[in-house]
Amino acid sequence: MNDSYNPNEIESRWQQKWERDGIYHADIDTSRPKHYALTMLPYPSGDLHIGHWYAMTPSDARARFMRMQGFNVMFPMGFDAFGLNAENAAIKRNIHPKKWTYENIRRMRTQMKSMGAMFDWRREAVSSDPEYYRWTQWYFLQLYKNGLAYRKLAAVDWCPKDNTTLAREQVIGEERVCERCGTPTYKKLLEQWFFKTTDYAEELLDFSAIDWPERVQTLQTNWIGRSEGASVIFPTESEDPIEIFTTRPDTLWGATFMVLAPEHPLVDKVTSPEQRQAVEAYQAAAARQSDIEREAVDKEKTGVFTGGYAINPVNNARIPIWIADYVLMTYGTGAIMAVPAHDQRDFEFARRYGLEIIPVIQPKGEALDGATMEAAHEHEGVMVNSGKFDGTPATNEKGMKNPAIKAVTEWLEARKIGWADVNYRLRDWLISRQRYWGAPIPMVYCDTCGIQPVPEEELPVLLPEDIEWRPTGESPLKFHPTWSKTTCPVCDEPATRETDTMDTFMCSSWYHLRYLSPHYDQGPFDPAEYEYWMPVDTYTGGIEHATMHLIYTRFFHKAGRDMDVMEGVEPMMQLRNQGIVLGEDSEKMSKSRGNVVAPDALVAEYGADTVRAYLMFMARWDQGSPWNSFGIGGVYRWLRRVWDLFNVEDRPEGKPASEEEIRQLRRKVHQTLRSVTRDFETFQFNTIISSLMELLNTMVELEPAARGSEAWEEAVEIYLRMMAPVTPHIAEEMWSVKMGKPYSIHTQTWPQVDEDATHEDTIVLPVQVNGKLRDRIELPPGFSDEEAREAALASEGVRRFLNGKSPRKVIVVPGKLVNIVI
RNA sequence: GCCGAAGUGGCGGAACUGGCAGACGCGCGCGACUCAAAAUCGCGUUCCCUCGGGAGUGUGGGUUCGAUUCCCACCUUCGGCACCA
Repeated sequence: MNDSYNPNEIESRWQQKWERDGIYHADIDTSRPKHYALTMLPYPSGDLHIGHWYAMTPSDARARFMRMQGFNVMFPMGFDAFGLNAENAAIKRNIHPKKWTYENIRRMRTQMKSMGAMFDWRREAVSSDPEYYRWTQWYFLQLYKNGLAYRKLAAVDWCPKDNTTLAREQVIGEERVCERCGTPTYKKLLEQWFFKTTDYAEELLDFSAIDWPERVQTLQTNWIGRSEGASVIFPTESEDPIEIFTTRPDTLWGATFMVLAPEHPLVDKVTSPEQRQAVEAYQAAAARQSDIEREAVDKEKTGVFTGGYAINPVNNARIPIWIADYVLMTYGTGAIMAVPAHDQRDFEFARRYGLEIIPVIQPKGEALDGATMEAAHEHEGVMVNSGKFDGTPATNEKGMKNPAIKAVTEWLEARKIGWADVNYRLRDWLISRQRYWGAPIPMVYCDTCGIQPVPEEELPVLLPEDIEWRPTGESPLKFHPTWSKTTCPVCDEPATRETDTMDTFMCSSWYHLRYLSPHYDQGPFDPAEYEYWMPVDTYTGGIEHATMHLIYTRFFHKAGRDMDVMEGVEPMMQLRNQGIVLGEDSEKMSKSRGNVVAPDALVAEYGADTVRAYLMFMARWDQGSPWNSFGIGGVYRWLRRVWDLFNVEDRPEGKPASEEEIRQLRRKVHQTLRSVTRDFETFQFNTIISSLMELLNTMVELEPAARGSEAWEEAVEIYLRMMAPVTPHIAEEMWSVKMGKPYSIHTQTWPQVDEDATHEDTIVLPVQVNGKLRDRIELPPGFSDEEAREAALASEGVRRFLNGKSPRKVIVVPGKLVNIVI
């Protein structure tokens, strides 16, 4: 019989059977090594996107490979279900965020099941379920009790018309207007909750315990942005001194003015009555800009004099205090000493406003003059105009390795006007959101007892469902008539609930722990499950999460460890990132562009196996690529050729295979097995598919002779096992139905490479003349360098170029090639 | 602007440690099968050319017997920039 490949029938049949038999259930089994394979959970935005398939199906193939390698593999899935989109849908379509979210989850769960992935759905966790966010809130309380959560003023983008906070994506264009109503937005200060991520900055810089891509380590290191220097106190003519951080304390004598961020709390105090109007106008203008605009180096520097003065503590010079938007409140102390001679931004600012420029680091053989210099001198030299430090060499080294910095810092410490310090670009994590669809922050405000945590036994603080969406977009929690009214847990008098909810990054910082025991109610996770499964062995997900999510979750784990809730240095041992699938037009896929590729239609047309294999084949996984709808037919053809080749039973026997042909078949099979195994280990999914295609081509060629032989039987068995992680359905069908092998192929072990079979009979060695390929010579395996040299010189291609003369040099790369220089 | 990554045939991509550039697939061309078409199968396919060869991995330079791979400068595209997740 010769039936044709019908993926839809095969796939739904096997998916049902696998689910019935629970073959992907991951349970504690101490007799086998465990492998926790985790892939980033999706946000339930509506339909499953081809990007989800691109992220998840190769991760699934990798998890299946590990399972065949003998590991007890857990591969869970869930939903990061709180977030802004649900609220946007609520406002736009008048649908409750909860309803919208859970409808999307139901649809996406069904779509995900069509992938044929080995998800253990018993472990599904949904972050917006009360049984989940109860523990998100519990974690908040632990962080609070351990001094890692605190409140302070922070700026948000604010729409005055809608009376609401806006996300960055809701602030549109250079005019920075509200996406809903077009009103110009501005930065507004609100009292908000923070986690002290900076307490862990130093430890987060240490990647020695984990196998994460160099690229992610670099991104995180730069994001944390450690710099060494000194903090210095500048007295002012008003009461309060100004604290600054500088990486160049050796240039203190050149500080000719100070600059505060426009929103710095001291601005008000130092501003003179004459300057007040100008200062306030500038503050308002700065509040209209984003930090990215303000940081831009090529932007023209602007600022306003406050009318106030500070005293340079090293030489008692009276220096003016300015405000300027290039100083950010979120970096350092929000104030700088300006040394125009040695900092380019300060230099440009000083030139523009006619401020004094005093060189204090003199480069070798050059005399800088503040009046005529054209750019700041930011490099090495010798200290000048710096009192007793004149003549101290300043090198290009950073921190205390620089003798000038070291000498000055020690002197500052002795005089108690400054101290050696380390500053980080990393900021504390702002977790307050003025939104409805998130986990409520479990805190209570009492007029008598102040800020009080909700007692743990009262968790979860449930979101009210009877909410009203005002057309303006104000947070429904704040305006709910009764929800925020409660009693103080200490004095039992009337009190008010915190109406802000938590950043959804908080939910996704510990979801890998909720998968361990999603319904456990004695804690965030069952300790026995933690003991067996943690840490995560392989974490896969998008490179776009390199800095935020992947720093938050590391912070969360380390903080949990210090609270004795979790164990170990890191939560995820190995990280691998996939790139992004763009639309066919090379633009980011989005509904508004109309370039979204729907996997459902592709699955209906080609089957899940083809879609899975094509996504692995079409690009380097870590690179991503624009979607290309033309190539998928080639992968479908591959699977059909496999089907036809392995499935034909009544093909006439040809002449029996020669020994040479058998050797050739086994060589190709085991060479392929070697490279496919290596590629699975290193996440090179695209070459797994092309290797399998190549092997198929060889097998098609040898089939008429080899069919019926032991080697052919071996080839087919190995082939199907190599395919199983990539295309689980067709592999199962061929294995347990067509070949009658024991169900299931997915519980089989990975085949072993027969190294002897991989050896070549003869070696073809390229021969170059002056680095250009001129000939190829054939040599027996194990040939010596001398043999290679002789054979190369004797070859036709070389003799033509040599013309009887002797070569200048002969380079023999053992086993690789011969290059003759003439 | 800052941080990070990537640029290879008509297209997606391959090339393991500095050693045969273009594996595998798409597309295209020719042929077989067919009344015909589709499907399938076979052969060919980097460009130029005087058929001996020459050029060629974003651009320009450098190191080397030899560079897609290492170094310097530049250009373009993509990801992130802290309230999208």
